[in-house]
Amino acid sequence: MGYDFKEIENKWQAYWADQQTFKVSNDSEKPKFYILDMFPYPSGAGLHVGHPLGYIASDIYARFKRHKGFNVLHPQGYDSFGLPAEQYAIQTGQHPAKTTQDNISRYRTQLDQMGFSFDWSREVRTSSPDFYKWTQWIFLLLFDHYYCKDTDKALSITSLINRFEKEGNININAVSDVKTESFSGDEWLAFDELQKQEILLGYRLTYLSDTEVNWCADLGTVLANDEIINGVSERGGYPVTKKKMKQWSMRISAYSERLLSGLERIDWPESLKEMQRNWIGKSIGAKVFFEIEGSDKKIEVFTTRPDTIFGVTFMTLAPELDLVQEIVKPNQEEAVNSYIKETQQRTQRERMADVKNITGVFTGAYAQHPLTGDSIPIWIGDYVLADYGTGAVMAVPCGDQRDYDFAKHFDIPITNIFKDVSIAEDAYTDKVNTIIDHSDFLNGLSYKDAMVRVIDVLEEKGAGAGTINYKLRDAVFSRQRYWGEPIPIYYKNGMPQPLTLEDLPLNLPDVENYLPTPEGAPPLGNAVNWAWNEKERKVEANTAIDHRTIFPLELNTMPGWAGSSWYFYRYMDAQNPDVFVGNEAKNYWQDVDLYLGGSEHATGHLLYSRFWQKFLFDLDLLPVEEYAKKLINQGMILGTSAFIYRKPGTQTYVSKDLLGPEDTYEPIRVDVNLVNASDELDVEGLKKWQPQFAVAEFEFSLGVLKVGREVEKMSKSKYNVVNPDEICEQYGADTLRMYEMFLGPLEQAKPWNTAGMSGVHNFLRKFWRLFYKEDTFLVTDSVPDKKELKILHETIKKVTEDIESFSFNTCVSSFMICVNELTSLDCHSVEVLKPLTILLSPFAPHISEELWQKLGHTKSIVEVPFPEFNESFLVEEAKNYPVSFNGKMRFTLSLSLTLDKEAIQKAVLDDLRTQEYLEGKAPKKWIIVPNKIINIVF
RNA sequence: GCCUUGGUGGCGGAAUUGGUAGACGCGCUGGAUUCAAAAUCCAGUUCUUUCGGGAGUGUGGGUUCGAUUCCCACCCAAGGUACCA
Repeated sequence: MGYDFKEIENKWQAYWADQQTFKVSNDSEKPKFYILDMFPYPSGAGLHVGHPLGYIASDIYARFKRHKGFNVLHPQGYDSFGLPAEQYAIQTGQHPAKTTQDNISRYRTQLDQMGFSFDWSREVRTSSPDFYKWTQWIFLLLFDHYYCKDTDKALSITSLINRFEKEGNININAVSDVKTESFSGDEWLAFDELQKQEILLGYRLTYLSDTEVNWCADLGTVLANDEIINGVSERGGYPVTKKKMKQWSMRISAYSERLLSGLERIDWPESLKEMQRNWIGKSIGAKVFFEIEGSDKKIEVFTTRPDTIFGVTFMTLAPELDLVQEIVKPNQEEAVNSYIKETQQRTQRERMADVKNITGVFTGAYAQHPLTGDSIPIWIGDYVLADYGTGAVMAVPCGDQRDYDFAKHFDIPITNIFKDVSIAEDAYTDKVNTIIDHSDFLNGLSYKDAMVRVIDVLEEKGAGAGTINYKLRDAVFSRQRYWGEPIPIYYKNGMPQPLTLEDLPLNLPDVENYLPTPEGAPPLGNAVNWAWNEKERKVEANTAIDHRTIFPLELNTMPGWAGSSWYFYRYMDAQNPDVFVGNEAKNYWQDVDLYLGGSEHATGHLLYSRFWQKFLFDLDLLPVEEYAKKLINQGMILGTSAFIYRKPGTQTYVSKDLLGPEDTYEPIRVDVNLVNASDELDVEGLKKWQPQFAVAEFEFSLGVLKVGREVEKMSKSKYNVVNPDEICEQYGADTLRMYEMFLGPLEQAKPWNTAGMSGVHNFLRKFWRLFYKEDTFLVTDSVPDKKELKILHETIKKVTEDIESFSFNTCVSSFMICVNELTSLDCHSVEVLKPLTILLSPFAPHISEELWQKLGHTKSIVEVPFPEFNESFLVEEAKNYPVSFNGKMRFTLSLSLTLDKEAIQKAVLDDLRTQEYLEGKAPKKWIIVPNKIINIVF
């Protein structure tokens, strides 16, 4: 018979489902442990082999923790709002809810097939009204709070209004973008309702503002940078321009400092924390005001090097700044406008990536140096970004490389303000060794002293102040899409009005057409029933809008990151209809002990969710300020895309190996499932795959068409997705699970490669044969001998360490070695196989019932205690060895115990390096015997 | 460009604190078994060699008795770069 994985896996999966083995309660004597996976977006391509990598690892760890006696919460759900479902709806007219449901069903089948120990009774879906009701509620909370810098937390807008009424805004220290002058309490009371609301909007943690977006007029929609290629839309190739639009934003910047300092307290990968730190981008410096000559306007700049202020020889503004239009001199207007037009066609990423081409235009205007009074020419240049700092820089070419290059390119004078330093070739950017020169009162000072001094002087003159700047920008929260959470807001006299919790959920309306309206309004503009009856608190038809009781509802929806910013709390109490998470549940589970997911979320989801967490913590709605104690990034499993090469202007495709080095044939992606292991393309399959290939011509090499290969992210649009289904079918889930762990280190990205699958499968068959010969059950009650126990305990120790350090790949290897050794011993003892089976159970939990009976466990796998490694066993053994310098002895486990003691002693003493050490010639800390038996540490 | 990660045989990778580089698996070669095949088992497998040895962890330097490991510079690949998820 052999290892019949299908029978075994089906049987146990049915058993788990039937017994609800993995259902977990919110109330237990055991210590809690919450293991969270980043939930998948259910895409139309199905689950690919990359998804399970993290799930398998977390599942092993969850099972391990259960064996160790923890009450483990290990849930799963779906991040089910998103663009792909909407685009599919646009193409086919099918409702995204339908395709999403279909995809989820498929995902669930695939996940079950792989034998995960999720508690499905806690499943969440971000697109379900029961769930997004609470996402909308959190939006309303954000709308109803502002950030108070004095208490350093979010406070209610009501408390802000109370203070306005008493004392105006003079003493308010809050994060806001209010431009109004200060007002007194009486003045506040005199404002009309509209004015009040406008002011309050400038304080709310979610607020409306004009934001620059990529606008594609032909598609009538806003595009992500991702969807733009060479300045035109990816879909259709239409031109894209920058446009300002009223958008909801989240005041995440209010939390910059706390998001930064919170990183100190969590056990996340250092690299990821570093990414977040850089993204938040705290820099200490000063703001400086420059008067514009012949204008009452000022230019505010932020600089990290106020000490170099005497080196300023020009200023540069970001081209998209409104100020540019106000100051530009008539004779430069044409040049400036055509330059602005040019930069509007480039994405920000292109602008940042392109440092070789220095571009810019003189505005004709001059600013006045705040300390010397000199005239300083004002330029615009696209190396200055509008949304960092103030969108304007004071250019100090001697101390900043980009300013230097700009000055050289446009022949702007460069003043050297550094003592004994040449700037003939490059700017001098070193801070530490700087001595300031040619700088009036700063002469002779170091960078540090000059900073302090110059800020003092600027503050005295009212021309600037010391300040801290963060690169982190407020997060745009509006999407002109259909398939997202509706924003629970309606508009009265043009001002946004919030719904209340009782009004929620505000259900997503049905629409005929998922595209923007002909007027360019978001798809919700197509909805017939999309107006708010203020009196009756319900949705009405648009035709009923009368602007007294029935008002238009918000047409934008929320972005993908809204639901994913808090879903992990919903798992704790997924069915609760009254609150987003019940007190009992959140007090018991508190937070996530281990979070597993990809590092591609480092500056997206993982930052936004920390922001919401801190906000909800401020409101006493959540028990902790950081929701995930420990985070591990599983590396992405990359796809190996396949390319064929088209001769320019023809329909002829050429085999890869016929390409000359100079040929610039156009590479075109083809489905990897059409390519075999030798990179040969199934041409007949290709012709059927997409219609344009049916008529194509091919140039073969020795009768085959070779494809080119490239490793990149696995995605449907790159046709490089590999599904796990076939692998489960052919080899079984355990093989897939073990193989994914064996593939390489968990945290490292690696390309998918099916080649080694058979090795792992053979191992599982070998493991099965430890218990069975043909169909005869071999396991006996005989007492294990010392050798067997040694193998067992070494393996337990190694495997425990490997699992705890998430080195699953070496863990699998250890198992393989162990089983190989046991095979050679012809070992059949229950005492040895029992713990081994439990150890292996994360990978192969589906051993036959007969064995489980023999092992004395018939009820539930999860209750089997994990055997503790008996350390004294090895320690006792170690004492027998006479080789001990006055240092610590460390064993290389698998070898040391099997070798002859005298031989070891002799080998150590005979070793040349030992001799050198004893004679004092080798002063170093390490000595090792030649055959790697013992390391002796001094 | 910037931020982050990685680069070791034909391939995936191992080397836990600076100490025999290549564990384990795939692939390949030879053998046993078989009418034959599959499966299984055994042996070999970094390259090179005049069989003494020599070279070798992306490239070039450095520190060290000793470097895959630490330091500096560079090259290449992947992820992110704010509306993909």
